[in-house]
Amino acid sequence: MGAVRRGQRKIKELSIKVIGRAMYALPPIYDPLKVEEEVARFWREHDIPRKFIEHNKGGPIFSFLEGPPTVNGYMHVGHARGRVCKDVVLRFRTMQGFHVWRRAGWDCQGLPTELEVERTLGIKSKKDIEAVGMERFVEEANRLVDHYIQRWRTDSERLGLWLDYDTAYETRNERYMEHIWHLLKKAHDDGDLALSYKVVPFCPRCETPLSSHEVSQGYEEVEDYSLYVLFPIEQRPGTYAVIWTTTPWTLLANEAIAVSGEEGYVEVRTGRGNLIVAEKLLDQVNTNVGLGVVEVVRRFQGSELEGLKYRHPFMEEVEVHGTHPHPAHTIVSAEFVSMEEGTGLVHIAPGHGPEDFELGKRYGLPVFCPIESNGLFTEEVGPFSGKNHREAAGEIIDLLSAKGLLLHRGAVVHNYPHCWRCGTPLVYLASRQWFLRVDKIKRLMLEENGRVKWVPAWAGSARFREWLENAEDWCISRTKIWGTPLNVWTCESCGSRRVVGSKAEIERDAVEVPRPLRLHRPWIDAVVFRCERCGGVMRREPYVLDTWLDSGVAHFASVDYLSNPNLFNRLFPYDFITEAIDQTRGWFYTLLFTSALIFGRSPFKSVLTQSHVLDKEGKKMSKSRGNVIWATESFDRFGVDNLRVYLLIKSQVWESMNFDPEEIKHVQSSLNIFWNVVSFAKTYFDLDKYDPEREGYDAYQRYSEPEDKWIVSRVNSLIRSVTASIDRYELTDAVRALLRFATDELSRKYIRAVRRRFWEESRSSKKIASYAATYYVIVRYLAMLSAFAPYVAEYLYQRIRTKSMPESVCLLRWPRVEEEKVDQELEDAMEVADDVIAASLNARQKAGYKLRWPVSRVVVSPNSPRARDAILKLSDYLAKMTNAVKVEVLEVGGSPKESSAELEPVLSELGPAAGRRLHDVIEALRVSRPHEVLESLNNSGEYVLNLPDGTVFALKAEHVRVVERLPEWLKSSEGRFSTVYVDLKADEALKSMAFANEVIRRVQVMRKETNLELTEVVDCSVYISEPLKLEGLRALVEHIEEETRTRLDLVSSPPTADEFERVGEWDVDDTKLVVGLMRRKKVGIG
RNA sequence: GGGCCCGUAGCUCAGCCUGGCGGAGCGUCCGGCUGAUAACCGGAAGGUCGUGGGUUCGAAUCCCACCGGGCCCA
Repeated sequence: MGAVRRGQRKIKELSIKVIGRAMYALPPIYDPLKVEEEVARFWREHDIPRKFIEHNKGGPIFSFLEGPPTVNGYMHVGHARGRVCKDVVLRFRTMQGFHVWRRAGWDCQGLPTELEVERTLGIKSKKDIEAVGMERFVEEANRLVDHYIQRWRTDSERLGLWLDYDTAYETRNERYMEHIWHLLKKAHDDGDLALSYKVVPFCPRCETPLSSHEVSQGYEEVEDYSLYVLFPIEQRPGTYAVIWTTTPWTLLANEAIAVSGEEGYVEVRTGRGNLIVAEKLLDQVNTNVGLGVVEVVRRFQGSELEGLKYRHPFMEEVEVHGTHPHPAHTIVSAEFVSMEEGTGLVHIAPGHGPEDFELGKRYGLPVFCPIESNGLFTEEVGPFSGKNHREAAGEIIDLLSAKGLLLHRGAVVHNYPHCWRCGTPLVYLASRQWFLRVDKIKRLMLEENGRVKWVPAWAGSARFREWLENAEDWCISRTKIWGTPLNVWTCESCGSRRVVGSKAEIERDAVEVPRPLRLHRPWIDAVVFRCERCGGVMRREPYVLDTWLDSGVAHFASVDYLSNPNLFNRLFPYDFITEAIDQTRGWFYTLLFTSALIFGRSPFKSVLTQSHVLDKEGKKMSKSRGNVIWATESFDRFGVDNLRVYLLIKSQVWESMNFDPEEIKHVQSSLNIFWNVVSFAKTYFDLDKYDPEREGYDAYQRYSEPEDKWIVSRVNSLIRSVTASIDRYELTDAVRALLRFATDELSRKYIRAVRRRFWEESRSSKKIASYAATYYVIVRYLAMLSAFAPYVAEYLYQRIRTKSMPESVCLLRWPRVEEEKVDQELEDAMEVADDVIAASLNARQKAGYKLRWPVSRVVVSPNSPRARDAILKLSDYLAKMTNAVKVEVLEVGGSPKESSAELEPVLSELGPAAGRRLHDVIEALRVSRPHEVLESLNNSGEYVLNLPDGTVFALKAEHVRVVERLPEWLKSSEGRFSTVYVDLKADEALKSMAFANEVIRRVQVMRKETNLELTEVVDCSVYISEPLKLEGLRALVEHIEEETRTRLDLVSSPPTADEFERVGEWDVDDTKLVVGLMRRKKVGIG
């Protein structure tokens, strides 16, 4: 492999595209999926997640309480957003040195799982369950939960959420459930557990009551009946009370009509008889119903109506009404009667409405509830018995109509509660249920809430507080199977109760215990106690508990408080929780509720509330709409890091975000820019064998240029702001600042400024100083980035870390602000300099004068002393960046000596003042001496112009505008901090330099096309058709050689393809330029 | 009916707390730079700051009312 000499045969057009060796240190484009794969393997092989979780043991504790995902269904991007919020905060605290408590948890029980079990086993009713067997049912539930936990764990781990999964708490575990028993036993002892007859919302499909926080999740806008019904007044034949209802099935259970005692009512004559309605609502009713000719017969105060008896519309069909004693079927008064809608007379069914029930209690009305929990009518309602209450609506209406009692039938769109899981409209039924009383702890909860730090503040001070103020007793009983069983046993003989606190208590005291003993149904149902009072048989109340109680005790159950009170005391109250805003009614509330009951204080100190991820159009994601974006699908499509960053950067996490897959590529391109920075830096680090340990920033600081000091200052400022943002849980601000730094400051400004230094052939101290600054910045940046985009941060970290640094980026400490390196004055000065550079580029562009062509001088006129100081301080940097031999700085507001002031008439002002003399005035102004005029305007406020017609005109300041005139070769542009003038007069030396740069550029393009190693020195022949230009280059041969890494020959005839490996030919300003390249020796290619 | 959040360029969002020339990114168009090149720079076009009042020398910003969207409650 001898040296290849000029003139030898060309080796062939060759190999350009098949070069094997990568020219750069990293793949040319950031490919998130490849990065992820490699990093995931690295983490696995080196057991990084475990080391990460454990490496601060013994440090101060930061306790996080995981809100357990319901393990039913898979993770979608909305869940993912919440989990990224958790991860960022936990990585941040870990890197800050906290020993972070981060136990994972899974919410395993409840309706959703039961519904899926029913689907899987083909169960349609309670009878089917008996046929299948409850054992089988629970076994299937457990199997499903196992499956979902597995998927949730895998997906969460891939997402990068490193919780402690091996010790995860599961709400289905017996030890966990015992904590709920413990709580209820205490509540019972304190009188907070109550059995009560109440009207509660039922889901007839699920056959279970729902708690108010469940109900609140299921309001939907639907169309319902709008019925106006006539109730015949017994004392006045032909007169009817008119009520309005949307739920005809509740009419069967009607027991009274309520009016407002204070409001006015009227009796009006119509074609349908005399009707009684509220006076305020008469017009509305008239419009909706069309009463026809109306004449007011009488007026009453509402209280006058009280006591009137009416005939129940279904007296014949529902015989039991005949037995209901007074005051049933009379008019009563209630304060909740609305004058906004309806008729002002409200149909009261104490068995079907909470308000009706309370009113009924006050008046002693019967509580008649002829609908069962499955939604079917009982035998008490004759013709309707056994029918579904909603399906029977038509028959009920027809019957009313047949009796002449249906005044009007219409439709109304309103909000009606539905089952939050299966979507069935709820029905309110009176039944016996177990409650946790809220009255004693309400004030405490409000006080404690005042101590919690909410982000954003309004979530706590407005929303949550309002919810607490309206809190009602919590109905905790459910007539289901797959849940924590209610731990209350009742004596069949005397009704005594026993609330059992633990499994051990069963083993100790129960007289019948199934083997094996399991706390779930059906096993627990077989446990029997002997009544201590009467010796009777005590059986369990057959309820299970609201699943919200399961997750709601996580504060103490998840750490097994009953076994580990010391651990609990170290963690409680928890430093941090975060979930979506809907948990105001859910988990945030149930946690506070149970903690207030048992510990008398809030279980969390700070809460970050998130909002929901909607689809591109801002619509809620739902399976039925088919617009759900699953997490794993997004991982594969966009890459985890891109997804993580996107979920945080798009909008503040407490505001809802519209998820648009198209936008994720913006994240990708930002990260790609940072990737390029590291690739670029790493390439030159390697070429020069840069040693960050011996050649650190501090050691080389004395060689550093202003831009080096600036970027180091900037990254420290960035550390300060990102740290503060995460401290405040303002994650969006943090990640925005982070990406912005990489693209705008590090890449576009700093790398641009130092590129030429990196390319220098010699290993100068100045070059090493720029390496040192770059390295300093990248390491700190990667540490912060790892909290948001851990995979790519790890990938890049592995390529620049030294042996003595931690083995994973995740194990780095969160960077500390080095205050002594923050130079605010320099940061401000750089901003001024940027503005000067932009203005100079603008001025060049006006003249079509390329940046590549050097100019003799750039003249800057600062507009403030501060700007002037900044420009003076950075004038060398400015000269470099504007490609000027020198930068001249004028006094503040000064003009270059080549400029002259001219006065231009302002016609809009001058016209009205001068009238028909305008043309003469303009001419006189044109020939005046601007300086004289300006001086006079300054001194006396006017200047007298003599006009040809012998008159004079007093010119005022507002009549003219000062315009700067510049010679052709001086171009200007105005920036924010200064006006910049670029001197385009070029002498021969400058012209030669400009041409040399054109040559350099072409040679570089050819080097690249030839795929040369970056540092490989090659022979280069340059032919230029214009002898003068060729001569001009003679003095610059060394410069060109240095910039292009060539050994250069200026030749008098064009190089040919026969002689050179590569030949390029160009036209540069009408001059022909031909370049030939030839390697000096062969390298191993192809 | 009540509470809360949002409304700023074609799109996505800052700015609002603490009043002082209406911003950025993306997209479009024109031009340039470039051994980081799927990157980058300069310029242009693009606005009733949801509407209407009020306070103020001055309002996107503070106050009131309304309109539209969303969430929650009744």
